[in-house]
Amino acid sequence: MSNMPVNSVEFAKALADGTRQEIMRLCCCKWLSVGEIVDALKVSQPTVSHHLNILKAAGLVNVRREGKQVFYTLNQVRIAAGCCTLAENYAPEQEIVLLPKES
Amino acid sequence: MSNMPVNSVEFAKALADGTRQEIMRLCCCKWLSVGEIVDALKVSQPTVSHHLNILKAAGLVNVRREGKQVFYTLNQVRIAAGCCTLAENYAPEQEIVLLPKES
DNA sequence: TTGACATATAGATAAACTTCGATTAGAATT
DNA sequence: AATTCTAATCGAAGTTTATCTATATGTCAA
Repeated sequence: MSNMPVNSVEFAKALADGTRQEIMRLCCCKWLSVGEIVDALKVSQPTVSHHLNILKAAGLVNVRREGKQVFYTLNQVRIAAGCCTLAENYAPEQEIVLLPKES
Repeated sequence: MSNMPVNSVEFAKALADGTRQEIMRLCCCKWLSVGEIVDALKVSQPTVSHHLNILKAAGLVNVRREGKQVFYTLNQVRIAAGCCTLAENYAPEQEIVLLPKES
C-alpha cells in the first residue's frame, strides 16, 4: 500500500542496492516500461522484474499497465517521506531545506 | 573519512538493518559507550562492534576514546547529507523542510 | 485460436550479510 | 608485571540477497 507509514528499515533496505538505485534514477520523473529499463542496464529482464517488485512492495514506485507493457515511475511523495523519516529520527538537530526542481 | 561526498548506495546499505538503526536511535544526540549499547540491546558485544564498524566506515558516527571505553554518537551532519542526496536524486520535485529540534 | 511479444514467476546458485563464541588487543589498576 | 576491564577481531554457521536460465502468464494481432 502506498499511503502507509514509512518503515525506515524497509525504506533503507529497498534503497540498499546499486542496481535498484540505477533503476530509480532511470524512472525518476518519467514513466519507463520494463523493457526500456532492461535495455538501459546490464542485467537480465527477470532481475529487473525482481528489483521492481521490491520497489513496489516498499511503495516507492507507481505502476501502470498499457497493453502488453507495464510502466513504472518513482513515487516521489513516498521517497520524500522516507527521507524525512530518516532525517527526523537520526538528524533531528539539523535543518534541511530542499526546494522542488521544476520539471 | 567523514567529509567525503555521500555515496547514496553505501548510505542506504549502512541504514539497511534493524539492529543498526536501533543503535543509531540509541546514540542519537548523545554519546554512548559500547557497553551501554550492548546493555540496551539483545545482541552480543561482537555484533554491536560489527555494526558500529559499518556505521563508522560510512561516516555516520563520531568516535571518542576515554580510558578503556569507546564512545559513539551519530554524525547528524553526515546523516542529513545522505538524506538530502537521496531526496535530491529520487524526489527532486518534492519540497522538503525540516526544522531542527532544539536539544 | 494461434502466435508473438512483454512481463512475471519458479528454481538454482553464488555471494553477501548477520550473528555468535572464542580470542586478541588496549588501557587502567593493583 | 600481573590482573581486570572494555572493545575489537577472528572464524564459523546460518540466513538473506542478487542473479541467472527456464518457464509461465497475460495481452494483443493475425
